[in-house]
Amino acid sequence: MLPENYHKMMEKAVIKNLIDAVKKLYVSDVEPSDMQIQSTKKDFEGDITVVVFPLLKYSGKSPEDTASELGEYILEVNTGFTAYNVVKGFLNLQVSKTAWLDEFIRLWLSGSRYSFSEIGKDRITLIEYSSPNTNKPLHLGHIRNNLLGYSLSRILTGCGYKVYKTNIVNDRGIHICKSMLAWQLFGQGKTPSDTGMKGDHFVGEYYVEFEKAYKKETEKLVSEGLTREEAAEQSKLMHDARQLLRKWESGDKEVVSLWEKMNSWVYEGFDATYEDMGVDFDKVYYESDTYKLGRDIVNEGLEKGIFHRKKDGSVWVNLSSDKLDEKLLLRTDGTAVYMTQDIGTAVQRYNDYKFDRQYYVVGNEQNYHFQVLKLILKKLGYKWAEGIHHFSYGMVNLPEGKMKSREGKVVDADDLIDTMVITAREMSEELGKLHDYDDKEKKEIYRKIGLGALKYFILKVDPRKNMMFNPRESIDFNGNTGPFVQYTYARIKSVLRKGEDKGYAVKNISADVVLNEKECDLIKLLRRFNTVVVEAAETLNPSVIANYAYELAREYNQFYHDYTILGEENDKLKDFRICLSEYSGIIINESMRLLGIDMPERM
RNA sequence: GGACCCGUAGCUUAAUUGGAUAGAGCACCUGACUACGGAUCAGGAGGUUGGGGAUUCGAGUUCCUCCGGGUUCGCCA
Repeated sequence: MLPENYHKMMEKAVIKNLIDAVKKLYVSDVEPSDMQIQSTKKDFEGDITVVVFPLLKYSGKSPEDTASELGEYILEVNTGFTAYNVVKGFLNLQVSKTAWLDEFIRLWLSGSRYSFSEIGKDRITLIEYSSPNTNKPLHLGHIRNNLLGYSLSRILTGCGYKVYKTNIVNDRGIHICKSMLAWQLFGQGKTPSDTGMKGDHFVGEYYVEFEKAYKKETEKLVSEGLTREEAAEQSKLMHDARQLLRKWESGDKEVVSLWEKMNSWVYEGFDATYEDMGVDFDKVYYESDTYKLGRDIVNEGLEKGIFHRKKDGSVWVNLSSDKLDEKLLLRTDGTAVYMTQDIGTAVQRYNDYKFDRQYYVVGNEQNYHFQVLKLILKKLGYKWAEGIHHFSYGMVNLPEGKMKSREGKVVDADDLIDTMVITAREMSEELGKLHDYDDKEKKEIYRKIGLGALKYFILKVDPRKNMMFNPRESIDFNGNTGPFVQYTYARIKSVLRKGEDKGYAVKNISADVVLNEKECDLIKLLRRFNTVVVEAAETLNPSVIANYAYELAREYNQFYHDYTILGEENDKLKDFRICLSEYSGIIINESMRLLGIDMPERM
């Protein structure tokens, strides 16, 4: 059973007091919307603040006078408050310090369970994220995608949702045929293990080979006097790639076997990257499995008159009644497009899971696509279409501009992870605090720090916004960073270890300890964890948890700096501070866990 | 051109969803270790929240307009 949140309790009491006060002092009934209670900002004295502006119409007096009269009344009837002050139109009420100690004891007794809310109890939720193409390795954009999807799944799980993580692998289409063709032409039968390359990088290399050869070919044609379009049309390479795609669609044994072989190389590479990143999936869908279902559904819709066929044989949906234009669903030759397979995948998923909600973690460049997808599913009569939602996140830009995969202007995921871990190692070796660890243990710690830095750097910004990824800043481990939070945690662990080593055992928290300002501030912050997690879940925003974790770590460091813990002579106070430290560690760890960041015990 | 999004210190960003004096980090300057971890802490400097107007007790946040940037509108995915 969860304990009552003391602060919520006090807020409720204040509301009740206000209703009575207005009735008694100004003889009127307060409308609920005029009641504005919030926690007091840090720069002001007090704990709970009443915004009195909306109440002026009842009092007919100045903000200051109204606030004072209300404060006077509340202090008289509610013994929970020890003082009040008025700043402009704000009435700040002050809770006694012993109340904060009581609050902490409540938190302490409930442990980290306190954090869990049940707002999503048993609601079946699918989260689709990652969604790679199989022609090239993962890059920085995928990293943001993966981290957001994974963190979201942890946050929602933490709030009681039944979450399934899914991935849709775009394993078929012209892009993989390009890699296949280039491998046939230039590969000389080599395999990733021959070259010592990761499979996804190996296949990606041939995709680049194709693009290079294709560019060379078309430029030659252009120099011979053709226009760009004509050159593209006459390209032998492109023609052969299309030929491969057609053969694949018709089930040509040789082509399908090559396709399977090259994709399997890619999957091996992807799996390694996912493992490095620390993300996973409950179920992986493949476009090659779902596009046919999509095609069948579109054909059904065509028979029912929901879609229409043009003279050239292509199939379209008319969305003009929704203020959008027409959208292609099947090509002239009857083959599927991107939208077709997404329809198939969505239906397949609903059949598999009967979800209440499904989130697609996909970049904001596809806002239009998902708007249309939802409309089409609704037109097809699927009631569950209301439950699908595009989790649209912003692009990752580099200091030199936008990432462009075709121009090779990308930050490779594996390279980036390696760089971060290496930086962590260098910094750690320089500080030299891990002498008594063996190499395996050290390696694990470097990994935690390097990835912690990367994950935090990306997750701390609002997902909806485009973000700037400056490599130089991302490897800074000071200030508002993942390693800062990890350091605070390691520091707490160190204190706790030291206490135990000395044979000191905390008995219990005494109720007659006198708290200082810092301790009260820390408790106030710890208490907020629950609402922060709920906010993150409701707004689908991991960054609020990242910012909270940072704020908490900073607050703890201040406390740690200003007061001694193990050196405290008053045993009751010492016990309290040890518990406060341990609990801070629990909440910091819990916050970072919701972001998918592992914490080192030492670093 | 139509639709949607963004603009906050030199840089990267936050702001309890309309509340108080717009918070932090990096970089810059100054100070704090014989202390439980200095990957830390304290202080300084840095802002007309792109411009203008409207709404009201109150606007970074809502509405209009202009300026600047982005995404998208493919028989690509």
